[in-house]
Amino acid sequence: MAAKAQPKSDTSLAADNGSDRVSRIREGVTTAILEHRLLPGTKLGEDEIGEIYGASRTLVRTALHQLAHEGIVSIEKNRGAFVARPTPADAREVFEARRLIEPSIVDHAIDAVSPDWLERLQQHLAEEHAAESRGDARTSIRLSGEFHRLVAEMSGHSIYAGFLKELIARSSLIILLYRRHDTPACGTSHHAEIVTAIRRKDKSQARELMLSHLTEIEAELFLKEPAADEPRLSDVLGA
Amino acid sequence: MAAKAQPKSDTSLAADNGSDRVSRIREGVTTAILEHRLLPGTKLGEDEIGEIYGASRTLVRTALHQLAHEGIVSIEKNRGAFVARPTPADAREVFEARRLIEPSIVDHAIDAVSPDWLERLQQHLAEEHAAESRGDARTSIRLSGEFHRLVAEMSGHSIYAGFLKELIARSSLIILLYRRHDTPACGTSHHAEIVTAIRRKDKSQARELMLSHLTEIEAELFLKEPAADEPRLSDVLGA
DNA sequence: ACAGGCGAAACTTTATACAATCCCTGACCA
DNA sequence: TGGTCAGGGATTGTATAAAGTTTCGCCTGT
Repeated sequence: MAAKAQPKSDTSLAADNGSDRVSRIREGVTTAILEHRLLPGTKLGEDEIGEIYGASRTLVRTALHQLAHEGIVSIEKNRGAFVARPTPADAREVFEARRLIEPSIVDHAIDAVSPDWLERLQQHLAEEHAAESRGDARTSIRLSGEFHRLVAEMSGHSIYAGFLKELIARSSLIILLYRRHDTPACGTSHHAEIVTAIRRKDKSQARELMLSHLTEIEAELFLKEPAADEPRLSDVLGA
Repeated sequence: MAAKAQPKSDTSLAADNGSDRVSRIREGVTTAILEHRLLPGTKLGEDEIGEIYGASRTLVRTALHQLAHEGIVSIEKNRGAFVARPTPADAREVFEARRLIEPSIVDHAIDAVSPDWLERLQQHLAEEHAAESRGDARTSIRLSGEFHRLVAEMSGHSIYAGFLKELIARSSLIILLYRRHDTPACGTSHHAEIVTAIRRKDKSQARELMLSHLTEIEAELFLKEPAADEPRLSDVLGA
């Protein structure tokens, strides 16, 4: 017996279980990209990553394919995997999609609001503020995207959440490539205002704030041509 | 120099090249699902499929993982892959997402309209009509979904197109599981009306028609509990 | 007769070995 | 001096083999 009631994702999506090794690889690489430690164009060799995480190429390959499907890794046949380099056209599409989806997500989040979730949001704002205060740009940029992911999760709409996860990861690359100044990643104050609107259950204002927030981020971009870089891999991945 | 201008999907997504074998497997299974030849819950054994397509399990596995990411195949650890069985909750999410995204897609499609595209749309309508006339339900249901995919492709918005591809595949499963009567898959006349609005470049009407079309499809569903089935595999896949 | 546990078979998962492809280097030729 | 072509090295793509897990059937004991 010992019936092990496992959570189980009956739906479909291969869930993000941190349990297995391929998920660890995927999340390690994803985090590195989200924190701007892995730059667009960086070669992601199978052997190299496999050695870092102590996994065979089979598992690394699986992880890289999943990341390719999410749009943050580009796989070229017989050449290997690279951190994706979104074009300006991609950038516009990503932000248009976010402007379309995120207001709806906020709507759902407000419907699903609970003391527990408000607590988590509040805590997240604190973390963001802390990271920014101590000048930790890496963590700051990551948490900034994670805020949006958190709201999506809160909405309980798993499809929107899945789509947005892709869009956020790509946004991170886009911001890295095309941001004009070193303006703070995402205005933290905006996030706080959005949380306030959620707490008040003011849907129309929350939508409006989210929309203007995204518009402002996009406005800070200069969508022309990118620049190249090439960092070392084992330095940047803290396996 | 000798610059070889290759088409190249610089973006990211592993393109749908029908060239390699894993794509053939993926599309074969996808088509079978779209034509309702593979029913929800059907076991997709690696050996079985591999033998059908003359490929090793490695390639089958890759294809199945991709399909899992698209949400039409469910992979259970140490148990294998099955055709996904969307829940009523999933169904509502899918159609909500479609109601959100497709009107925007139609907008873009109208911006990108050209004689060439109008020709393709018209030809598609003819095919749909032909299939329905000769009572070919399988082809009919597939073409019905393909219409939406065609409009998405026409829009030139690759992100929307990618999202919608997933949503359409899932919709097919949902319709199979939850449709009330044997009403025609998607009213063909609706599609024709939408094309007319596109031809006239009437955005607001095109959006409205698309929205009501989707609403009507969803209204024909009975979102309660599913039924089981179990077909044979090699009969249904015409590799 | 029924419940429980042991065991074998089938499947997925992971690892390793082989084959194909591409890129880079270096030499040769115009 | 610049360009082209061939060879070597490296890396990915594919297949096969070993390992681990689950499931199902059967047998035994009560």
